[in-house]
Amino acid sequence: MPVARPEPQEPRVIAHVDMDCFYVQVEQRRNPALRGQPTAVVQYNDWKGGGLIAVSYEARGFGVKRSMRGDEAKRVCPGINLVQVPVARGKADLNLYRSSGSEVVAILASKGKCERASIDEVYLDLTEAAKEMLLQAPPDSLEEICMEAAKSNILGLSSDASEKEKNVRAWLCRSDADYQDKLLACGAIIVAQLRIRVLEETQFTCSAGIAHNKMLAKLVSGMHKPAQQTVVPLSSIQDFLSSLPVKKMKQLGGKLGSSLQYDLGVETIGDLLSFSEEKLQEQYGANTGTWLWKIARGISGEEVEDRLLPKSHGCGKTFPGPRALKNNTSVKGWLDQLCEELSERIQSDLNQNKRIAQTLTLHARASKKNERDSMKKFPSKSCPLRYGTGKIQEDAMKLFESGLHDFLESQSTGWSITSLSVTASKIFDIPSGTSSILRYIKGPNSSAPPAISDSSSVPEDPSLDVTPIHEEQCEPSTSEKEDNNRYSAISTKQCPANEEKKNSMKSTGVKGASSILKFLSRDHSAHQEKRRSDGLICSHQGPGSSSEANEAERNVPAQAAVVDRSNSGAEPSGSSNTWMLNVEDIDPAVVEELPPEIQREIQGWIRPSKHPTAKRRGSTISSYFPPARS
DNA sequence: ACGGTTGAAACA
DNA sequence: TTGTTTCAA
Repeated sequence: MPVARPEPQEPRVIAHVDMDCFYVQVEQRRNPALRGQPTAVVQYNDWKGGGLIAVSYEARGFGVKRSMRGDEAKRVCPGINLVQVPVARGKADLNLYRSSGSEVVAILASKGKCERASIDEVYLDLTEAAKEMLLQAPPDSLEEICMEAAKSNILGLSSDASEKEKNVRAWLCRSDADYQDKLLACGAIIVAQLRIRVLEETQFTCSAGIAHNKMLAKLVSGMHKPAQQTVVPLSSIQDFLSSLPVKKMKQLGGKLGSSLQYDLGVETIGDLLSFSEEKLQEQYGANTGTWLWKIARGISGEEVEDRLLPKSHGCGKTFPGPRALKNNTSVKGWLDQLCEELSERIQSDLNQNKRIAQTLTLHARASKKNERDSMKKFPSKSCPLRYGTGKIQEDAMKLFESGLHDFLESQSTGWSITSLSVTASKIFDIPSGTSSILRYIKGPNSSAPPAISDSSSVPEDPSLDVTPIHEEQCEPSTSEKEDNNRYSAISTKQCPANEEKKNSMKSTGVKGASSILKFLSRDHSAHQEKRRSDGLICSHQGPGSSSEANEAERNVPAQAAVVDRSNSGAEPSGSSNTWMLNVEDIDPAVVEELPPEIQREIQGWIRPSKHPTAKRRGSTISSYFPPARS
């Protein structure tokens, strides 16, 4: 439930930016004929015309609502354009909207701390930018305020029809205002400029709220839509909140809000003021009680997080009614589809953002037939995430079977699955330059050329369990053939082997980066066709950050990865090499023969895994690399 | 036995 | 920690 955060004593300038019926705008940009038309985006349309997930303002004028069916929307608004969400692998594919959202984030992140709150919303902390403006170019000269800023809605400002814009200008440059309101005025101007940039560069309109905290900014961002912004001056807060229905407040739209109404008779946020903090704590616990007490007073200490990317990736699908899945085969089929998409998405995240996900989770909804109606829920299950589509599919199926086992409690006749989803979470940045093994591979000279060359070099071993990953930016999927070509491009020429410890490897034919990675991995003869996309990895770093004392025990990723960024300065984008190795595939016997420094690093990658591990081959260096013939 | 598909977060 | 639950859009 909600938790109160300590309130920063410094006044902040926070904005919440919300795209107007975003999916519709994305489709309108793709097909400009839809502009200005009543339009809605639906996903699927077999059943009752599909479900609406976004509705244009024109269509809203006809009474079309989200949560209507396509058929119903057509009845209410016969002229409506219904655009379908793209379908891939039998499921709705939202990647187009994700990437469109990223375009917006990239622009909005330019003026201060930026938090991606959802696919189409961000929070901005503009405090510094606003202070700067107040010092350098305060908005006290009337005409320099841009048109868009002058169209702001100022909460509590008398909105005399024709005089409105003039009043707003006056408010924005008031010289007798509170310092805090002056900051807000600067924030409003900055946000107006940002919104214009978004429109110019993406063709998307958005609305925004500007206030002293996230809660207030969020509350008003949608107050005047579309394509408008709203400011909450200090003096307007109490009046605004006092009449605000509790359900409008974020976090109070559900059960907690209902409880406030039915148990305490609280209809508006103002009504909350008559309850002491102690009383609220008694009702809802210390955390939620304090939170309620504070929000009633417009206090919210939540910080804007500096995060432009999502914290997890999920793929799911529901199988309603007659479409429910009733046997293992159909579950496997759908799970494979979901895992394919998930794999693609985390691979993109790795290549584009140098991030690696550590946990795979499976969720399902199921009903048991025949059994006396057990309301029991299908348990979610998770395990360390291994890169590679095949591995993810394999693991997801195991998680499903485990969940099903628990769900059925060993006695059952029939079951049916009404929803499936797989999620990749615990995503961490891959740090650069910290890997001793990379230095080892590349030699002491850090400016040495990368150990991976272009496709002109001869494939060393098609079954190699090493995957240098290159992906064009924004290229969501690549064909199998392309992959094969790309992944074979590993050079063995580059490793300067000038240290004594390397001699044993040298003498057994281990010369280059790919060889060392191969060298680390066991079982590289198996699963030839699957291994292609399996990962290699080198280098460590888990969540806890390196300064933690007992970091090796926890906080260690199931997968370690290393990015060789040595050539990323020269290449404009996405060209750095990412190598991955499933940690469980590292052969301990081989590790023993490496220098202690490297051994320590590799130990840091390893953590207990729930996965059944393939049987270890009794292995030595020479069993992998027979002495080079000459 | 459905607005579906995502996502974040707190809690046990 | 994993798994559950709530909330939101």
